[in-house]
Amino acid sequence: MLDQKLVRNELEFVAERQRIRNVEIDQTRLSELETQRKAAQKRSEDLQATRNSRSKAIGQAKGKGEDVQPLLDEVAQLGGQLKEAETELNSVQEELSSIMLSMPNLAHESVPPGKDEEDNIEVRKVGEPRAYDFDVKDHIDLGERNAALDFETASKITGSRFAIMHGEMAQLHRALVQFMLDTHTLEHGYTEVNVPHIVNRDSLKGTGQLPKFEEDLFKLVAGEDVSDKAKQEANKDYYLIPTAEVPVTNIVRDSISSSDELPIKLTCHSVCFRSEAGSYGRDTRGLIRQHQFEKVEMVQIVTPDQSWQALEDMTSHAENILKKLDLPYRVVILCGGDIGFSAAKTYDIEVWLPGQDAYREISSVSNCTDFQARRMQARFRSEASGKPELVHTLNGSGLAVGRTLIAVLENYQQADGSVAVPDVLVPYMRGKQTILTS
RNA sequence: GGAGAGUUGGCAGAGUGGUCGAAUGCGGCAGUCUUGAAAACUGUUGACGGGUUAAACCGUCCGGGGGUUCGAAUCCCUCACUCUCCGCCA
Repeated sequence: MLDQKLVRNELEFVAERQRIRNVEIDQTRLSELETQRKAAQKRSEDLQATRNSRSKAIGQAKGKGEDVQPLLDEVAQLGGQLKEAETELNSVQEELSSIMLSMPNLAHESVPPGKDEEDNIEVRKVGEPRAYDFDVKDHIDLGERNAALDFETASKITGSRFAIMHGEMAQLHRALVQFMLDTHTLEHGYTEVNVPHIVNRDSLKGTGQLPKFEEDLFKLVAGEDVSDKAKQEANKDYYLIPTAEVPVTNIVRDSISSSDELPIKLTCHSVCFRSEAGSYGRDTRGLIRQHQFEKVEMVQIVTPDQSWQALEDMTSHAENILKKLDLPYRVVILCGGDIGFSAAKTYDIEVWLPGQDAYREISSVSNCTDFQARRMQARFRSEASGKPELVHTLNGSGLAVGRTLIAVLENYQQADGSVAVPDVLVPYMRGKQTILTS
């Protein structure tokens, strides 16, 4: 959520900045609502002040044993007026807050304008795609051996966009997870956490998935009645996490850290669940786009002055995994039209996939500045002012495990259809140097 | 699943209808003392919104939502969570 004061006082500036994302702000409606809000709030607060002072007078009069009936008559019609004023205020504030909750973060000055991924700008390219003296296969073909990747059986068990990894494939997948976690904890200074894969509405609201992107999520229906209104008000609705960013970042929701606790650097392996609504027909084959996939996530909670450096650091941490795996990749900065809702700036890392003859996203690293922090009320006590201030939150994949698996398979494939194990993974594979040999 | 007890400021913890945003302690901050530090002592210290050059001032907040009342941390309803005991269970 943006700072209401900023939207109120610098509406033109905010609208201009949102145009970088191709988002149009209804300035007229917003300033209208703001005027109404001010008037309604004033009226309601004045009435409350009257009520408070009158009630206090009644208390005092009673204490002295005086007759309070005249005072009671005086406030007789106050209740109705107050209720009316509050109803009006509530309705204005509800509309305002729904607009505010649906408004994306302000893009950083360095974010280029643009419509979609075509307009993203390459920052650097690292490693050269290998030359192969045989016809390259994609990961689906490579995984056919020993049914190492089995999509048919998965669709029988569940449905489309699920996969079974079998034998060496499952082992390699697990090796990648261990390797990534070890690298982040031992070399990059992160602490490993393990978190719930089911979260409530408040958490999803905190990181920005709700209220706007409900259709991307899997919502759980418990055995009992979930339409219970009281339970919904208690935010008891449960959802499967679309990314570990949600539970991990929400660790600091509604809390005030002391400044020496920052930065908080956490890494987390989790399963992620996405409904992929709206992506029918895209990447329907293979592991690229699944309803369920695994990811190692990095999250940092930092003071505002550190967040832009942290974004660069986190990007390099994700890149380091690819470097160690010796996979060719490039880093792009997302343009305004492609950047996520909560992010002020995002770097995508795209790995080279010989089977697709293309670079494909394998990590996305974002600085969400104070956008999520404001929704979550995640604060730290500033040493300078002694007052609570909003933290900055960042998250990034380090990396998407399934896609990394694809990249290893396709980049390390050999003429006979087997796949060499990258050196750094050999210890995690119990010394095995080649898989899918027959 | 059953029974009971709880949820209060950064933390701990009082407070059962009327100057209670809330005692007290810890922590934090400032000062006294000290070469310096510690200890001791003194003072100060909630968040959010509105308002002001700055203050003053006004409003809201005692787990969430609703209700009773002129007035609610305090009474009622409801939901969530925590703890203890019983049952079940990986």
